[in-house]
Amino acid sequence: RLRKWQRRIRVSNATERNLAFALSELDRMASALGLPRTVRETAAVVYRKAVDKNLIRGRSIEGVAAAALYAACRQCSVPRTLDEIEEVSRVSRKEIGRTYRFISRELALKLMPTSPIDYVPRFCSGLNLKGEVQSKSVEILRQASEKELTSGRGPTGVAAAAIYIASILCGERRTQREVADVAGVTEVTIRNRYKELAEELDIEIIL
Amino acid sequence: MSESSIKIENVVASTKLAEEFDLTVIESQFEGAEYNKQKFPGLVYRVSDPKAAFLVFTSGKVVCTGAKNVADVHTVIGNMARKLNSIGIKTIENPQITVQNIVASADLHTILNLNAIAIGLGLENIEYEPEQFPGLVYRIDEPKVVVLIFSSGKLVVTGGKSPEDCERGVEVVRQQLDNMGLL
DNA sequence: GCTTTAAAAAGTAAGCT
DNA sequence: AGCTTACTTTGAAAAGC
Repeated sequence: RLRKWQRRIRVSNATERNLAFALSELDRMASALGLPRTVRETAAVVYRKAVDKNLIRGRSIEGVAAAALYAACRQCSVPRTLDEIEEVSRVSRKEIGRTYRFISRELALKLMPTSPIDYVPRFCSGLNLKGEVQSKSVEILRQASEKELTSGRGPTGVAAAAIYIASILCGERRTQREVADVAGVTEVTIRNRYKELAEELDIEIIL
Repeated sequence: MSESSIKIENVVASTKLAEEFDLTVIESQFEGAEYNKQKFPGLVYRVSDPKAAFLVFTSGKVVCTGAKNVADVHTVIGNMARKLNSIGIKTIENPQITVQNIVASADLHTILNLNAIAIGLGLENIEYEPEQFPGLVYRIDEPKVVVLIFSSGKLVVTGGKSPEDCERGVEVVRQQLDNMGLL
């Protein structure tokens, strides 16, 4: 009856209002992170799928939006760390990680863990390092992976160490502090990783 | 066959020692007992002969954690009951003790490729986020345990109710990795 | 979901000398 | 650059918010 229709309209309004809010949140966060349109669109698709599967129940729109963006960055091979997503969202890293695990499982995203290689372009441009250094970094990371030097280590730390080494080998040296700052890790981590890489891959670093 | 040994690191058990407890009295009589009702409803008490920690509740129920084996759990709970008796608190005679969880460690003695294992076991069956934690999380249905797999080959098994659950969990992992040629 | 307990694994982090 | 302490993850129970 008329009442039923009013209710549907009300629900519909609320649903549309929530979706609009979620999409604006995705846009706001994506802009803050300087992400390309394709990633925002991917995140929107993930969010809509989550809505269609009623995965929002018991969860905040902000949390699901942040998790969707985190997932989208990984799907597009331009990963952001949970810390970076947390900085532009108003949800805790713990909540984002928990929601990501949930939607990742429910939507069967089947994402491989983030590869250190995917961080190379962004970190290198942040350090004004050219393509040659990027190529060298990727080469080092491929060897590192083959020699089992990346399992269990933080992808950003390994990527940072490879870039640090590559910058020196290419005569474009960046300090551990500079690399650490763009990668969001400590100098200690870069030191630990680069010593291991240099030793196991027989790379001589002349400082 | 000695390489399949696991080391039990922690045993958690629960029991009921009385119908009710006045935690304020216990706190004043037991050296080192901590009790802040607003912080946590249970009284915390640590013992050292076999090392363990107790959480004592007003309902008379008790949680014992930190013991290194199942036998120690019974020993420390028995000691706890005698300690309570010594300050004039009556306790239930043969309390039913339930082991709720056992944490154990093991070693496969091989460096592991966690990415390969993630694919081999199936991305939908595992959780592996090296950005967050270095171990790969693998949940097994039978026995119902959770195994943390590290690139060093070391394992942590938890969630089991008996040492056998933990041992079987390790064997399941060893066999699956072996079948996939990842050992 | 949180609070509190204990313990291992390995990586990363922070504070201090 | 070390060393120490501490936090990340997993599991379970307890009583109450």
